[in-house]
Amino acid sequence: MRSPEIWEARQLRASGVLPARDLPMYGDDDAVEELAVEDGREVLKGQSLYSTEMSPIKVSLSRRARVQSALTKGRRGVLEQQRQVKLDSVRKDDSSLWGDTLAKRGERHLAREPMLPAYDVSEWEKEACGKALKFGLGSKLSIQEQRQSLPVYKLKRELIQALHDNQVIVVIGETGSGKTTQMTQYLAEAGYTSRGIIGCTQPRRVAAVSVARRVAEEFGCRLGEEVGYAIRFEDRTGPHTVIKYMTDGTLLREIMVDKYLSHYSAIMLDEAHERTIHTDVLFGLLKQLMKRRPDLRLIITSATLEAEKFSKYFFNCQILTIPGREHEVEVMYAKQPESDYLDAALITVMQIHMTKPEGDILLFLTGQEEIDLACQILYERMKALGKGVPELIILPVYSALPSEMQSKIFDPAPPGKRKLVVATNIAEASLTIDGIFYVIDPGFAKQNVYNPKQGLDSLVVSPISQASAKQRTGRAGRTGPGICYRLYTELAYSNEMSPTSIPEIQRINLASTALQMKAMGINDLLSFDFMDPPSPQALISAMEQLYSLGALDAEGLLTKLGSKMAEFPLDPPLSKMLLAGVYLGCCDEILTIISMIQVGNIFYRPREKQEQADQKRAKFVHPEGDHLTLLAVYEAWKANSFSTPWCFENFIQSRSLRRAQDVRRQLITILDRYNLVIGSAGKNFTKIRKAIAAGFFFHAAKKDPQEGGYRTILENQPVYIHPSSALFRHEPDWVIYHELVMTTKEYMREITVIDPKWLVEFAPRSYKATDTSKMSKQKRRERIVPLSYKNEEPESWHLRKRRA
DNA sequence: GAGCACTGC
Repeated sequence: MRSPEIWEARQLRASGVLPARDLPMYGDDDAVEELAVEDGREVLKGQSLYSTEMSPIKVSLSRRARVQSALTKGRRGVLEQQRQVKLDSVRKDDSSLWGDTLAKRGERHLAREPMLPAYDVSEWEKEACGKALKFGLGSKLSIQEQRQSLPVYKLKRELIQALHDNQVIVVIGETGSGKTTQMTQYLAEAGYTSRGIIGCTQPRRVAAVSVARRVAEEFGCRLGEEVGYAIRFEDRTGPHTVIKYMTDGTLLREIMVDKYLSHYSAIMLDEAHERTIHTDVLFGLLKQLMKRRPDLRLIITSATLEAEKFSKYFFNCQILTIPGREHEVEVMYAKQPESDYLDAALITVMQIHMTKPEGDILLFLTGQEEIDLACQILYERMKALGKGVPELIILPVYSALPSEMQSKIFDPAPPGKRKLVVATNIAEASLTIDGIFYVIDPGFAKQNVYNPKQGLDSLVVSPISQASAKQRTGRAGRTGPGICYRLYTELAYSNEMSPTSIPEIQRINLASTALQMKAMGINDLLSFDFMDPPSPQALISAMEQLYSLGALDAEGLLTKLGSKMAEFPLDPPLSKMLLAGVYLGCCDEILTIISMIQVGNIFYRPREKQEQADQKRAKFVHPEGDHLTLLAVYEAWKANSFSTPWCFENFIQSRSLRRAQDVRRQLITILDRYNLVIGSAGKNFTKIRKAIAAGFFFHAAKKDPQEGGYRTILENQPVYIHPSSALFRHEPDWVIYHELVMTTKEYMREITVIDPKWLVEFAPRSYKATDTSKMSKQKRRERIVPLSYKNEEPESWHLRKRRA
């Protein structure tokens, strides 16, 4: 974005801090003004700053200096004004994005006509949408002034000095201190870009994108020029990029290709206290790398609690603390435990709104449905109160909402009105909202819990940790003193909530991570220097899974198949299934199935129109299971030219299909890179089912005639067909499932009919057929038993031998 | 006949 700071970027380049390159410059001062005016139009046209019709004219440095001085002295006011104009047009631009969404909603309105399903937009939703548009501009400060007003600015010199003297530093700073946006720029200014680029990781995609966008604006460049970002499906960096924001998963992929990270001069692991599995693996890899690359600089940022631990791990490095901007927050606890936290939360909202003076409210809930419900109830209650009550603008935030909509929560409420943001953890973790005075924390959050023994993921609502409660509380004190209402008792806080949450690496299935590490040449996973090592059992069971898939050999070393599998951003069973698809000549279909499974939520089933939705869905049902049903949906969408209205008609989530298309494309580029053939099975569905079995054989289950339902082959665990499955009520004898979900029972989801002899064919390391010479053909098919290699020689012995 | 989704490559 064009602002006076673009000159700063140019100065940096001129002084050699940034790589020298030809810059578009304009002949005289008038042209500069013209450009700025042009600028406003450019934003509307969506054209690039550097590719206007005006041809670039190179000028000497002294000329630049003159132009700059003219700008800073005389034209500043004009430019500032024009920046406002431009911001206005950006807003308009935003609103057109928003308008897009509204247009789609309009389509939904049309869809109310007979024949087409209606997508209802509730009254409060419309209300929230309409209101958000009218919010005014944010801060009136110039970008430079804003940058200098950030708490981190006071520490600029110290930070640069510390990094000059040390290879690694830990920086403590709360969200909003400016660490994420400023520190990369300080490094650039200090000359680190002369010998490499500066990378900064974020745990979430939205954070990486929005931070990069902000920094590009401050830096005075277009996104993708000096400042860019890289996330899955999107690489907006270019040859001139010197500051690169990315997700931690992206950096992990990069380090697989180049273990020295040779084009980086500095890395900042931001929000490291979140302890994602990617960050944790990066910790270990970077710690090793520091010895080999003495020139590389590493900054770990953290919330207060974990800083000491990080420092200790990284050679007892220096800890710097960014002074907080935070104000005092009064914490109120519930006097007695609340049985219905949602109700309690809503009452609290109304109490604050009716009795407290100004100040926005932030309410944390656990999921989309709960948020929608809460918003609706509040809207009704507000309406019932009628006029004369100050207005409450209700803004729901959850990940399924388009990011443009989510960004509305940053806008300040108009004078005399109050804003209520109802969000899940995403607001806590990746977004910063100014102006919040009141935080309501029932607290709870949904967490994905993995049970390694059963290989079962379950999503449970559980109390949050004390650390995240503190973070939530902090949100109330960003612009002034605030109040945090905790809807649990003080006793519950100290007795029932753990101090910190368990790092991901100790909670989830490690097969994918183990494969990646093996592919990087790390053979001895058990003695890898993890900050918090996962249990040996978890690592061994991950390696056993990889062994049974054929990704590791009996020595625990990576096989050729394994190294190919590691190339794909997929869980090992899925990559195996994909490569089996290549081998069996049905890769085209497998690609589709994998992409559809990955994105989930394909079918739309609103409560009021369940029957209609089910009827539409029945058209796609394939008798051999859910995988082939998903394939049928995608093929039908493709046959209808990937049409969105077609999705609406058929109760299909178009967003999910488009994302599946993205995943599919990405997988194809990887297949192409390795010259793997993408063949089609045509109508030979058996091939497809075989490929699925080749990846998911350990998720095999057999009908249990005594008990009803099924039993898994490997663990003999009772499981059931999920009611949403194409095979519900069909009950074939042998099936494999994609995953188990634990709700009222243990349900298998995404199920396909198989022939049990495929298990032996594709998974000889897991299954064997018993002696069948004396049995009938029918009986023979049934006698497939798990080969319990955990207790048998020689396979288990080799794997276990490595346990030091 | 069940729902419930926080994130990443």
